Amino acid sequence: MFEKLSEEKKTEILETGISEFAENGVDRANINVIAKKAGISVGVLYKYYADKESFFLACLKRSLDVLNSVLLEQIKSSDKPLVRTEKIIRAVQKTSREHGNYIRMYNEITAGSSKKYAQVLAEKIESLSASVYTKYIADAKENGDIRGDIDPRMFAFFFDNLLMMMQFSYSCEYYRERFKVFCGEANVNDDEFVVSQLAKFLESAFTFRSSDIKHGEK
Amino acid sequence: MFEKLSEEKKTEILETGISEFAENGVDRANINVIAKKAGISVGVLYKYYADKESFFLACLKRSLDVLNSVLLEQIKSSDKPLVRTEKIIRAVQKTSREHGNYIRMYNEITAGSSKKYAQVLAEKIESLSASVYTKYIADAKENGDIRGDIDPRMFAFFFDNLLMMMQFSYSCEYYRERFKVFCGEANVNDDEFVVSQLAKFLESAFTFRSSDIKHGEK
Amino acid sequence: MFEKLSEEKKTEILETGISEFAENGVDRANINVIAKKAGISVGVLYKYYADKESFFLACLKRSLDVLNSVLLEQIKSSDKPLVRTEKIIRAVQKTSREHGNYIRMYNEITAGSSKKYAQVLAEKIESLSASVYTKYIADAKENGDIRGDIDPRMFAFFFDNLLMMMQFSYSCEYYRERFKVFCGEANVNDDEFVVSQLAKFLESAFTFRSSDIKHGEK
Amino acid sequence: MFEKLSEEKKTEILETGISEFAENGVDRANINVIAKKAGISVGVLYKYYADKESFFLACLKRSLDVLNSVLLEQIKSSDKPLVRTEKIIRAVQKTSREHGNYIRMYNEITAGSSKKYAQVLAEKIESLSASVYTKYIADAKENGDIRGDIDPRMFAFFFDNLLMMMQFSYSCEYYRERFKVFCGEANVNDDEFVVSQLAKFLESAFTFRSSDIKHGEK
DNA sequence: AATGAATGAGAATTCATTCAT
DNA sequence: TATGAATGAATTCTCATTCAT
Repeated sequence: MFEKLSEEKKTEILETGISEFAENGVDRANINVIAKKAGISVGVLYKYYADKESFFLACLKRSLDVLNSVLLEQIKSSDKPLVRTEKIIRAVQKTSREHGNYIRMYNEITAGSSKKYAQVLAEKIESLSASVYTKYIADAKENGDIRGDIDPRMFAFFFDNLLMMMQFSYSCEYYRERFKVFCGEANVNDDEFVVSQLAKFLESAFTFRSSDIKHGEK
Repeated sequence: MFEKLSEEKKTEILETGISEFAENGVDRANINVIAKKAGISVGVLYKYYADKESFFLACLKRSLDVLNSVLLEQIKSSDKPLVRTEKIIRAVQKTSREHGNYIRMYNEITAGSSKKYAQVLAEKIESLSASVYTKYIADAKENGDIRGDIDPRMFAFFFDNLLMMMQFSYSCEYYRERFKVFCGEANVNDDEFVVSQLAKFLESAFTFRSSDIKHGEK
Repeated sequence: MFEKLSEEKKTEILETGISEFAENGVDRANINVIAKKAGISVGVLYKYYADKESFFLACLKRSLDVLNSVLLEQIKSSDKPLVRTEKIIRAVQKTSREHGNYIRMYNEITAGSSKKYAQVLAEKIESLSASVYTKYIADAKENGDIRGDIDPRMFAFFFDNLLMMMQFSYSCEYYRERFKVFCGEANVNDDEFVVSQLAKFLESAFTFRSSDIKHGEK
Repeated sequence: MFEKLSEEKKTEILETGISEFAENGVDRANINVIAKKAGISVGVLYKYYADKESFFLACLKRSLDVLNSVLLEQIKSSDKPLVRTEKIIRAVQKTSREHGNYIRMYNEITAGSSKKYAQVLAEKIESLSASVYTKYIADAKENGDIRGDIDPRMFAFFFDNLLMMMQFSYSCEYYRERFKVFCGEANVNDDEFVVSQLAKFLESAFTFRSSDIKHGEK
């Protein structure tokens, strides 16, 4: 009984925290305000979490858990590479819309004030997508689906970089404005256009033909 | 005389601010500490800048001016695309090492607490590279150097996304740790390897052949 | 049934309170922690005691009751003065070891934050030993066992002062360290040495001979 | 210039702190109240002292410095033992009246919440009187002025215990009430009576004659 | 009656900003 | 004009006390 109530309350508190942290950043978010918005007293918040920092980390964890579960859904897919790529991009767009706060939380830890946790968090957060993407690329390389002279880890990194930037570009104020500066507001709002362009970019990146090497350097 | 002294002092103050902001984030950086480290009184700082925020923006401006001047250097180059790409990547690596603070400053504004300025800043900051990269790609497209079925603005965006992520990955704690998780510490430290891999990725992305279209969707 | 259970529980609660108050002082002791350690809910504690203060006073009362019962044991003795003195000193040593917490509780009320109750408490607490010691000394004076030119109440006071300081010196951190500074750790730990020295001091104090008056000032 | 102003301010702040700490104890004293009473802002207080604890220790240090300087005055005296003893007792009475707060501060550290510093403080605070009194007694023992079968350190300890209790009995609420319970209000207020009685007690304690040993045990 | 979750006033501490010198 | 001491609002966190279950 207690557990159930507590669980719901916890979720509500966390969501409020996520919202405030995502909105204002860790330092500007105010614990008293969060408590008030969550409809609880500060005392309760401090019963669950030792201090602001732990509370922030708990909010972050929740955000990443949700984002990861979305990622894991994609992984199940057994589509062809290109189809899967497009699905992933669409999932990124969808997630950004539905879970913007989670992505903004994620963006928060990349800033200077979270330096302290960089290593621990990076390992916790990035390991999954790193291994998943790396494996996909290694497999595709073996199948001959993508060029053979590449390092799967590096290409997985570039791939995730592009996806991560898309997430931020859809969710975080600054990145979104930058997106507009580069692509124009119309394009930013045309999801399918973005999907097709990014799919092309990625497809090309992965499937360079040796016969095309003449276009390369030298 | 005052003006001259002031100019030097201003630079010193800004650099100190940049260092502190980059290290601790906007909110945790302490104006009194910055003044002390810069060897001036807070009074002087508040003579030049209305408040912490304006000072931060001044520091940011300086950071971006330096980063932009580095970018402009690259632009002059008249190398072939691939050569130029590699040069740009090397420049990114060099800049990240030499001007990590500027890049960390840049990263700061992507976080929640700077939301307020997102639009103004994005326009100021991103316009240059957006237009430069877009033009390059448009030109290359016309020359037939890169595939014809792409939107230059979108591809410029993806291109800059990758470069931006590289900058952060070399300069910002979290991104650097993520870089290691994806690629391993050895690769992270092997600059030339990274150059070659990213160059391949980009080269491929841009030079997809129409004969390969069968791999595409539909 | 409730009453019986309650009595035992009460004792346990009080002992837990005494332990915490003695350890941390009234203000730093935490009612919630005490309740938890006593295995009850704070609600129960507040059923018995109106507030922290009353609870502290109840703990204090219990401490003093125990200490007084020890004192009363001594009083029964019909030994000669010096023997009795030595017995009392040994009792002080024993009590300090066995009931350090009670003594530390006693010490607590001498500090500034208990000012409020000073008068009431002093009367409750000190009356017994004051009257007992005063009577002893008055009797001894009449018997000619101790010098005749003294005020029994004053000498009882000095006597109790010395015993009280010994109690604190054996039980309370600061006094114990002071004890070491004055006497050295070896002496502090040599109970019988302390007994003999203090007995000598007291014996002398009480049995000054009129023939020695020449050594006194006028 | 700065130093001078600061020194005065510091003294004022310390005196206010001493007054509040002596009155309410460390934990109940309120830093904001102290600042207000001292006519400064909390900011200034925290410029001088890292936290409440350091501020308390600074107040304590000042108290002890004053008390020690009073003690050192006594030491200079070259009177005969008994005369000196009486002078010391009168000094204790005077100090208690004039510097009650300092003595109450001293009393504060004997309570549970200062446990942490017990050892360091005891060594700093008690060493002086311990060595001074011990030397006096050792000298007097060699001169044959006091009985030969005693340990000078122990007797110095008992002597200081009595003086310390007198200080507290004149300055601290609880001890003062206890003083009254033992001796009656009239005696408590009759300084010369107390002097004469305590002098007698001490004189006796120190000058026990060997011819009286028959009163001793065994 | 008993519980212990919840409350929220209160206290310590920080730091952007001001202003007397 | 420059200084940096002083300000005090704001924020985090604690814990005695209450009260719904």
